[in-house]
Amino acid sequence: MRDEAALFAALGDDTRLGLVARLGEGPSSIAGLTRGGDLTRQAVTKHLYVLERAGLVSCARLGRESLWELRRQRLEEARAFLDVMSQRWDDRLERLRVYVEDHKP
Amino acid sequence: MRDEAALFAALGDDTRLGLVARLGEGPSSIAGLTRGGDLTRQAVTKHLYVLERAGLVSCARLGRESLWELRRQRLEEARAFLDVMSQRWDDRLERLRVYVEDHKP
DNA sequence: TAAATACGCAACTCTTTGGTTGCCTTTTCG
DNA sequence: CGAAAAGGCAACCAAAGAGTTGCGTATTTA
Repeated sequence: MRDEAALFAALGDDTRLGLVARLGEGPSSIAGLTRGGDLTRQAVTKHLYVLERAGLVSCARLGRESLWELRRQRLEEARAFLDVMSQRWDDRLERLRVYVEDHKP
Repeated sequence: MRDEAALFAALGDDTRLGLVARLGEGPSSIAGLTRGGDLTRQAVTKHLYVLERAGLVSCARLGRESLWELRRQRLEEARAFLDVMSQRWDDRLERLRVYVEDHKP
């Protein structure tokens, strides 16, 4: 899977998007992220691993708990990709011209 | 599924991301999108429906072919979401301060 | 030291999903 | 008109994913 797709796939889940949002407030442990929600600790852990594989979060063990934090750089990369796609779509008239050109009889 | 998650989920697939990229160059028919790739027409169709449900593309029937095009607005929404997440993560020191504050003995 | 807390690992279930094949309708064009 | 091109619909399959339970290991803390 290409890099950006993995990134978006990691973000494309309610639970994980919620975790990203919570980690956006600051680092947290697994137990901390589990509290309040209606998920199992293991479910949360799995989602964190998915986010980690996508490069969106990182983990540091601190005593008996592991602190997870968001990696801002990766979010920027996703944003940059959307920028390119969006800009390419910028000039609608130009696109239309090209399209009509290509379909001339 | 919340709106943004569906958006990212739609983008979180190699094939679909490829389709988005190709549609970024301009509108295209299903047969056009199928040509060149190694996918079945039906596979392409299914992916287009996924993108459509996410609001990323729209379709207009033209004669015997259906022209699909990218919806720029939706890309912007995804980008805006990432902006918020990223900005929230902006001040690392402030976050650290809050975290230490919360964990005071 | 013993209980409680935080976490890792593994097996299992159930649903989603990416992809296929087969067949049928509509439109274009020689 | 008749063949070919574009596409819709439905059934089917294999793999991935989300979530759970159960059990074992470290680390605090009373």
